[in-house]
Order: sequence, then structure tokens, then C-alpha cells
Amino acid sequence: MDWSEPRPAGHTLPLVSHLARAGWRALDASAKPGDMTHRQLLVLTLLRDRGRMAQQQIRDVFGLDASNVVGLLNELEERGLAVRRRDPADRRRHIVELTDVGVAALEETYARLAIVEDDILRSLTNEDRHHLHHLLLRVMTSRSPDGSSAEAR
Amino acid sequence: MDWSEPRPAGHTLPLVSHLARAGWRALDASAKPGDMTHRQLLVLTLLRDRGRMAQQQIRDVFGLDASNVVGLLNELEERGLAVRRRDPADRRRHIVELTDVGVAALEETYARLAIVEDDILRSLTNEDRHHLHHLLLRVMTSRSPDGSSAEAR
DNA sequence: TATTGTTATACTCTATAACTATA
DNA sequence: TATAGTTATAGAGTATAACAATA
Repeated sequence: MDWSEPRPAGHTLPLVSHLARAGWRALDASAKPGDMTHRQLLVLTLLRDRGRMAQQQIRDVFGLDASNVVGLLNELEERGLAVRRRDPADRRRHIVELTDVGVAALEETYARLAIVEDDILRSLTNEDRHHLHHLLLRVMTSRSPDGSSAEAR
Repeated sequence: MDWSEPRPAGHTLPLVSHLARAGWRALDASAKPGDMTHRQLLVLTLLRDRGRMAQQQIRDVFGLDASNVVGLLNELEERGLAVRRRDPADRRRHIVELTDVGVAALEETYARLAIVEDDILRSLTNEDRHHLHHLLLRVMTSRSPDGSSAEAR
């Protein structure tokens, strides 16, 4: 591979977008009735990784409007996967938390996702997949909560 | 990096999804009124890369429903970025093609996208970006037109 | 009969604005 | 006054079904 070529500016994001579409389409195709949606998966994953958080933080991470977060959490709460409770320190806030049922559902969904992902990434070696994963991880963890680049401020 | 660890099955696709969201959100945020949408960009890019094609092929590449392709092409045709004409060999088919205006608009949009992408990927070195690009390219080019993995058939 | 594209329609996702309750 | 969350509503994005033209 020729690393001296100019950077592929502007041509990587469309690939990411395309792959993301293919990914969640395949995930939804593998879903049985009652399985969680790919949006629910993303929110539950966030709650698992970062622990309890306010709705506003969820909004910031995904760049979603606050009203959408309300609807998303209503779905999750109806299905018993997450709970909202008032923050005693500031009663305007809702602390959102994963339930045990949510943890179990999440594990189940990741088992399904692992199969889907394995198929989609089948042209990559195990080493390639790790490299891809870590590159994406570096990109995402360097971004500030409001969705812009952390270094930009 | 420890390449001997088990493959990160099921944990890469959510990162891809998240990055894709952040990417087109940033692109749309940088858009002036009248600029093309990120969906239009994807279709025009396809037409540029593969040349003229039937609507059904566009549908297959993106896994979109045929009716959505109709709407998308109506937008592009209204703005003079692409044209549809009947295929003389099979008059049911529409051959879709990029116009010169479409080519120019595409270049303009990629200039904008390059800035957005450069910001989003700022935590990666030039070499990292190439590696990411080529990994994604390998994943996407190994997939058959209908969206499933090419090796699966 | 089968296929390409279209229209009509509904359902999901997302954003804006006005509201409630707390601070 | 300002902030966290909610409701109502409208606009994209996407899918399904019935249809027209052509094969």
C-alpha cells in the first residue's frame, strides 16, 4: 500500500455511511418480532458502557433532539429494559439506568449482532478487524459529548 | 496492540453507525441552503463511479426500495444534476446518468465534505486514514449488489 | 406472465415550538 | 430567568401494495 499518496479526504465518510446502512439493515433483517431495534441497541450500549446518566447526556452523545430521547426511553421503559428516576439532587433531572432485563436483552442482541458483523466483515482477517475497530474507537473517543471534535475547542 | 485477542465481534458495527451519524450530521450542518443532501451525494457518487445505470441497480446498491429511488431521482432531475432516459433496448428501463452540472455540484460538495471529514478524523494520522479507507473499501467492494456478502452465495 | 418503474399510503426517524416542573 | 424534560406537530426517510407500460 502506498502511504505517500495524499489523504483520501472526503472519500471515507461515504463508505462509513454505506457500511452503517448495510449493517443495521442486516441486523433488522435478522431480528425476530419483539427483538430490540438498532436505535434501542445504541442507547442501551451507551448506558451499559457509561453507567447511569441524565437524558440530556444521551441527547448530547447521539446528537439527538431531547424529544426523541423521550420517545426512545418510553419504549425502553415499557419493555422493562431501562428505568428513569428523579435525581434527588436536582428534581428536574431524570437518571436513566439499565435494568437486569436490559442487560440480558443486550447480551442476546449482541450475540445476534456478532453473527451479522462476522458476515459483513468476512473479507477482513481477524487482525484487520481489530485494526478497524481500534481506528474507529480512536475516532469516536476523541470526540466531545456534543458531537464535535474534542480538539476543536 | 494485542492481535491475539478474540475478534471484537459485534462491537465494530455500532461504532460505524455512530460515526456515520456524526459524519452526515456534520455535513448537513456545513450545508448552505440549496446544497445537496447527503443522500443525493451518495447516489451521485455512485453514478460518477460506475457510470450510467438503471434505477434498479441503484436500488440494489443501497438496499433502498424502488419507490424511494424514484423520489430521489425526481429531486436530482429537478435540480438538473442527473437525467433519466428510456433504454432503447428495453423500454421499461430508465438509464440514469450524471449531467455536467451534476459533476460540478459533486466536486463542490466533496470540497465541503473533505473539510468535515478532516475534522472528524483529526485524531488519526494520514497513514491511519489511508488504512481506514482501504479497510472500508475492502469490506464494501466484497459485497454483492443486493447488499449481502458476495462470498455468501 | 414477469419485470421496470410509478403512485398512493403508512410507518419510522428526527426536529421545532410551546409547555410543565423545578432551579 | 434558566434548565430538564415533556407534548404536539411537522417534515424527512423508508417500506408495502396496487398500478401502468413493456417484455
